[in-house]
Amino acid sequence: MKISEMSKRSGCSIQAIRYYEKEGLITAPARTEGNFRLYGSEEIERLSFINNCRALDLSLSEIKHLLELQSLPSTPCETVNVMIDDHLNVIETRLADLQKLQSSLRKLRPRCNSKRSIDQCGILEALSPNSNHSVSDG
Amino acid sequence: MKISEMSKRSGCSIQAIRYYEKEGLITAPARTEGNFRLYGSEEIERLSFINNCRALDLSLSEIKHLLELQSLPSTPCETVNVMIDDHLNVIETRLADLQKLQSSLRKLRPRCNSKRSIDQCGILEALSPNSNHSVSDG
DNA sequence: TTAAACTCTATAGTAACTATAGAGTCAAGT
DNA sequence: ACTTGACTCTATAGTTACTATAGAGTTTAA
Ligand SMILES: [Zn+2]
Ligand SMILES: [Zn+2]
Ligand SMILES: [Zn+2]
Ligand SMILES: [Zn+2]
Repeated sequence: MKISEMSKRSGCSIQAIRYYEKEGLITAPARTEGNFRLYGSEEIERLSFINNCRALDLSLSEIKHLLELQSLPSTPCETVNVMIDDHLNVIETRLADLQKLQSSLRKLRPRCNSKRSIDQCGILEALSPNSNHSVSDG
Repeated sequence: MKISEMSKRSGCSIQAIRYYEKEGLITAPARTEGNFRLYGSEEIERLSFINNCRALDLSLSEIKHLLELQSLPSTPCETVNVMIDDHLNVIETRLADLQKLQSSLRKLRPRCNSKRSIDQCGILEALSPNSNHSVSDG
């Protein structure tokens, strides 16, 4: 199978597949005489695995680590579990930050209605320093 | 005042200030004989404004637009209000995506406890294709 | 006068790709 | 045999908003 079929079957874009190869997440496949990449059906699994991990926003370096672990089947898997815990923490921190942002924006928005001029815009006023309606205020 | 004091007063890093100048968000200031940037106290306002906008995660291009509008004081401000609405929508979309991620990760995590080997890791199994415990399931 | 602290420009790096250019390959139809 | 279209190749630039660094010059204080 050539790269475009592999792309469809694994869910990874063609460029992503080539990129993963360059980054060492998958090994370079055989080539046709014309230098086209040629994959066997085994490789679908690995690329699909990568794709699943990306869907959880695991970084390529984390995924690489997981792939390395998979080649050591009898190792204890605690590293994996810890990685997911850590990753979840990162996501939750990001989530908390975004929620603060959302809250700030929701407070900011009603400072202005649609019928003012720029120099009377309550939003711009709140964004300006020396304002007692600061963005970061409770 | 030289750049490091401006940095402290505005909350922008020195590199960020130079970057904003290069990107045209602030105009190039006067220079000393020795070629050091020299700012007056007026410029604090503009940089603080930029900093406040960045705290809301507005992009530099959005901020640039806001700064341009500020030089047209009698224009209607609806553009500003719409920008905040749009930006809030972007943030809320991102938030919803992150919440899905969080939920997936929270479901994934308890598939494995600490005492298994890699080839029996419930997390790795769920991340693998052909698994009936897929990451994207319910 | 020399050392510390500051500033300058220019450049590389960040993450994970996407998009593009320019060239070659392959299969089908005429 | 020839051409067309679809596919693939490599290499490179672009994305965002900076941070970090190198190597050089400036300023200030001891
Ligand atoms: Zn992570
Ligand atoms: Zn307004
Ligand atoms: Zn925005
Ligand atoms: Zn496990």
